[in-house]
Amino acid sequence: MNDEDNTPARRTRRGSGAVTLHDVARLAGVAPITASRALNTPGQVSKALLEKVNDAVARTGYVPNRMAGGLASARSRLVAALVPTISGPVFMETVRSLNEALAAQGYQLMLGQSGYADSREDALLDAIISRRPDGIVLTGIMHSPEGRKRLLAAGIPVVETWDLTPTPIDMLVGFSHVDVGRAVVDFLYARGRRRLAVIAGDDERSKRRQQAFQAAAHAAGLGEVAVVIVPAPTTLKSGRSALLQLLQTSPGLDAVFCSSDLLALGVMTEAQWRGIKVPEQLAVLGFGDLEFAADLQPALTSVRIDGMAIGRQAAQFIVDRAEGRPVDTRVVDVGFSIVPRDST
Amino acid sequence: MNDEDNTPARRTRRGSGAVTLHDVARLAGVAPITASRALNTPGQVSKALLEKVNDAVARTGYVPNRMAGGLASARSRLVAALVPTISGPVFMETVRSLNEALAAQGYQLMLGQSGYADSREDALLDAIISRRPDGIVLTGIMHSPEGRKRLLAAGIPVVETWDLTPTPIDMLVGFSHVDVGRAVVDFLYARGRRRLAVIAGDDERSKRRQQAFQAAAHAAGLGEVAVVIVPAPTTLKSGRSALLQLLQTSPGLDAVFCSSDLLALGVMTEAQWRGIKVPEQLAVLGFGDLEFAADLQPALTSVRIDGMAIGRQAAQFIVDRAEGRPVDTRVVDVGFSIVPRDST
DNA sequence: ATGAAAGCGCTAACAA
DNA sequence: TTGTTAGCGCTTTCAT
Repeated sequence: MNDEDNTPARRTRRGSGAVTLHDVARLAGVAPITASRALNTPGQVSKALLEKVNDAVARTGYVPNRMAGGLASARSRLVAALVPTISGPVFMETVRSLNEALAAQGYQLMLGQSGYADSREDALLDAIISRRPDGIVLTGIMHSPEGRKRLLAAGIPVVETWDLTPTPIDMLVGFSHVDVGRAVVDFLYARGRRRLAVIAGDDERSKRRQQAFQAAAHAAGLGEVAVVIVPAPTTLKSGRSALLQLLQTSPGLDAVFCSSDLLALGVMTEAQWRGIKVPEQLAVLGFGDLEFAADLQPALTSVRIDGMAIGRQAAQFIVDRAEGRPVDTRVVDVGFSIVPRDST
Repeated sequence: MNDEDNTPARRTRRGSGAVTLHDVARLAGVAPITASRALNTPGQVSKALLEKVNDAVARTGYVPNRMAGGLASARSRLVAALVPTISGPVFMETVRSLNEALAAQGYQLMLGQSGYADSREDALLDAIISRRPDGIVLTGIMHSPEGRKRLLAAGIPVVETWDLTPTPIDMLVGFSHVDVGRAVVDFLYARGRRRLAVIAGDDERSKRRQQAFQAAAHAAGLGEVAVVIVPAPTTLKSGRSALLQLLQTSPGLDAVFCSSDLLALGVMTEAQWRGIKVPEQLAVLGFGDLEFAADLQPALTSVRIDGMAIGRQAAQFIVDRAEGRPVDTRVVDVGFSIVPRDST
């Protein structure tokens, strides 16, 4: 019966039971907002106060509730990344460096798997938008008009990656797959290869490289380019069987461009098994330059993409935007390089 | 001045500007809570009302704000996964199936990278706890007392995975690394191998397998087991150089157990390069049974872990707990199997 | 440098 | 079946 207990039928709604900023503030003998400032903008607060609050935090084991903070400030410090498949090695470097760069600046990464096929993508987008992330990183370009519309409507900064397009939704960091296809033809041509083949995953970017490859080979006056399309995600196994298929349909090949290093490893494995000498009889070129490429026997020539740089730049874009820093550029082309090794 | 607007100094605080449940409710001509029910528990509202609300949602493009929902309901529908490294292939299957199982039930996955070394882990834990996830999945066991304390204090359901321990924090789904080490010795012994070696990553679980392997070999009356420890994460390259080292220090080996398939591929690559016949002269056994293992030449014998089952079970544990379903078990041993192939 | 008031967008608790 | 009220835990705005 201490005081003012004439409240009418008190509604109780106990929260999570966790320590709140209120508890910390009470223990420190200050107002909640002051405790908040001590934690978020320590420069604005007197030294003595800072100490009291930090002490109270340590004693209570307080961990802020960022759902509440995000709701109040309209800044979630959450970033979403959409990848075609979580277990594929290709984008993992990007996701890792993205995560590291974000974590270092107090942002948390959410992962969404879109699948190589664009089914169900709308539901995934809604699930992500409903968290109000401060940014969304797409591996690849968003093509579906519905998806673009939803992203635009949500007003969330978007970074498309691993590709270039003249019509990005917002920001873009990638490279030209068409240029890759061309460059690989040049590379092989310069090394005397004339009977070229491609093994490509059936995802959109691989096919773009493959088509550019064919066009460039044609332009160079080379004969028909043999093509095998394999389902994405690509595997060692599909590399093996694709080579088999090529050997049957187009004997006399002297070079194969594979749309992934795993595919290339499959080709090399099958070639070796059949007694086909790499590179003497057959040059093999991969894509992605995964860590193992350099250490294969023979070492695999591969198209190197700096996936870490892509992740870092994407993080930079989003954090800059979230912190309200002015942006000079919205598009970064990280390029690519062909790392020549023994397989060609 | 102008008129009798005696509202006391209206404080304005415009939100994100996005469509809110209020807007939807107003458009549908109902109370906000009713719109909320139409969306979350459609079974509780009349058919006509449901239609009106859905219509309003479609017309406004409303996407719920789950930060607000989570704050109000103390259920974030967010799950955090901690992995030692994002680009490692081993846990990716688990993360993928975890994500798929969670997404199917309306939960979102957050990723955190703990690193194989336990530095900075506390900060990461706080970052995660501050989001108030409905569950935390650890790949591996949480050993640091400080980490255990924080997790316990947070009161968030925890699933430790990929290992067994008599003292789990909460829930557990894994298998015995000690049993793996023993089983591999039995397997090799039964195939007539007597001069055994191990190549192990320097992470805790690999070392546990390696030690059990050594102990079992000793118990079986085999001579000294040659051991090479390589830094985690393991690579093809370290497999190659580890074999080199073994050949120099312990010639006459007839079997190598590698703590990852990538390591095993490195061993096979180096062996082939040096003209050592696998399996005739040297049996090679991997761990993880990654997709490529079966398609190598020779096909790689490997310890198969059902990483997808681990992810699914972890998701099940957490969702059951979040939905308040009774839990019968807290520990699941998914076991393992040795898949015999040509390399042994 | 510190505090009071208000409200972010939603749902639990209590009516009717 | 639908509505009213009161917060969830934090930060913005405004005042001192």
